[in-house]
Amino acid sequence: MPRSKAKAAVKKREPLTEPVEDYLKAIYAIGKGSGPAATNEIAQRLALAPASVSGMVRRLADQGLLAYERYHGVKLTDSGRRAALRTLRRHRVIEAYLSRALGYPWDRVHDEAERLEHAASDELIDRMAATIGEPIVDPHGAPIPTREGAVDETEYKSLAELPIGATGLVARVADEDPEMLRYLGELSIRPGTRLTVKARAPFDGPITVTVGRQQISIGPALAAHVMIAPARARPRGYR
Amino acid sequence: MPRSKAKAAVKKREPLTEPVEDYLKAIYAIGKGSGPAATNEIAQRLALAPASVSGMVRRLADQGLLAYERYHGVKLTDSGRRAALRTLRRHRVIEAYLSRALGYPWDRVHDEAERLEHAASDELIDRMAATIGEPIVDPHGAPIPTREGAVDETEYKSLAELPIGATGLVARVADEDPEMLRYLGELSIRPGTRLTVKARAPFDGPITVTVGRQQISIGPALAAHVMIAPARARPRGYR
DNA sequence: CCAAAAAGTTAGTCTAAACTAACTTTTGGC
DNA sequence: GCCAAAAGTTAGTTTAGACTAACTTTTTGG
Repeated sequence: MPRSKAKAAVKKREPLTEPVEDYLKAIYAIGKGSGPAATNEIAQRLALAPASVSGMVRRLADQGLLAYERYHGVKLTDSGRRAALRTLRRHRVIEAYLSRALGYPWDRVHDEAERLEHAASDELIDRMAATIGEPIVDPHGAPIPTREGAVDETEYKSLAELPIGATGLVARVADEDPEMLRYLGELSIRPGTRLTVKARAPFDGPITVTVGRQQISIGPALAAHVMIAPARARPRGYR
Repeated sequence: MPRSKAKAAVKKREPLTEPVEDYLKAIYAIGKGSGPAATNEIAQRLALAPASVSGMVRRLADQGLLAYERYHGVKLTDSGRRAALRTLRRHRVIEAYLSRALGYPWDRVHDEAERLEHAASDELIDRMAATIGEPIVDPHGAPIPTREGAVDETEYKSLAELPIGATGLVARVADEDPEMLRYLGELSIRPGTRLTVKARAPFDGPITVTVGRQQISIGPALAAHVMIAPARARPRGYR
């Protein structure tokens, strides 16, 4: 049986296509690195039909990037996770670079990075990172995986869960919606901002916080995306 | 006949795919902007089979980007030329940026730009250009089209055509081969270098030039890619 | 000026990645 | 513990862009 098509269990280093990188990133995000991801949720994140996901997921499992059990969702294999983290590093280094070196506002870095992450070489990513001083978080406070694939997995509480009287530093904004980011920017809520919870209206009502000497009121949906590090602990460095 | 497939004569602004941008760039390069391009030559530049080019060229003509006459090659239409120049601007701005802002050596900017040019937004290109001071040539001396699509079309003589005794400045190196660029770099031959032709061996033999107080000998094939501006006229600015 | 070479085209396949429609499996509420 | 809803899958199409093989048109050199 010479030159068979070679079952391809762990094919050797063919570069991943753009859609494949997007799937892996989505699965990583859903499972927080290790958990399982449901077909429908992948489909929703990528704005695809569930049937398309079933198809792709099978191919990725054949390539050894996913562990797949029909009707029960997928998990990343080690090799899949490595690939996902590589893309995530690219994405976040690019975001940080756009922001620090090219003056991009934080609400516009995501979309640009989304396209560039597939085209940039490892050399470019490394040069960008070096040029801005090896950043460890992106402009939204998300941790940048190292070249070796290590990520800070610290989990923060959201502003929505903070008790009255608590003071903390904004560690991260867990959403990329430009409208939301622009609004938070106007309120001076961004990584590094110190704030104190003054009041919480009942029935899931608005949360009142002080930022500097300003007092502002934030809806719970928004607050859920603002991740807070306890005041003394101080979150990972940004600039 | 409601909702017909719409002959699509001049379809409205769907963004061009990566292969389409590559075809237009190749056709522009072959025809120097306005001349005709032969199917085989396009195929060779893009490393594709001629049959693939026939197919694509027909689609591009349908979209109004090319004027195509079967068996007689293609020309860019105005809209095709505009698209080609837009891609060319992106490519060269990226090259210049990689070189000046990120310390890329000139032999490695081309390949990186080749991929990034399809992914970068207009905003990114403009920010890059602004950050390095609106460059007008790339690291090889090639002119960067303006945002409006104007290009400097000055034609230079190659070093291979220069008479003995002539002095000039290197305006441009008309090749992207990394090996060649690295070799020229070692000889200090790059845009801006002043040199003087001292001798030319007969029968297409090597050309002897002085660069600074060094004397070097260059084969005619290489010399043909080194484009020279007459000493006094001085070529377009590089850094 | 005409025949062989060169250039170009058509026809038919292939692949990745999407889709819709129809079917199957799992889950969760009573 | 059953059955409807939710979740997931299969089957069959579609699209862009590539390919090879076979054919046609143009060019060129004797």
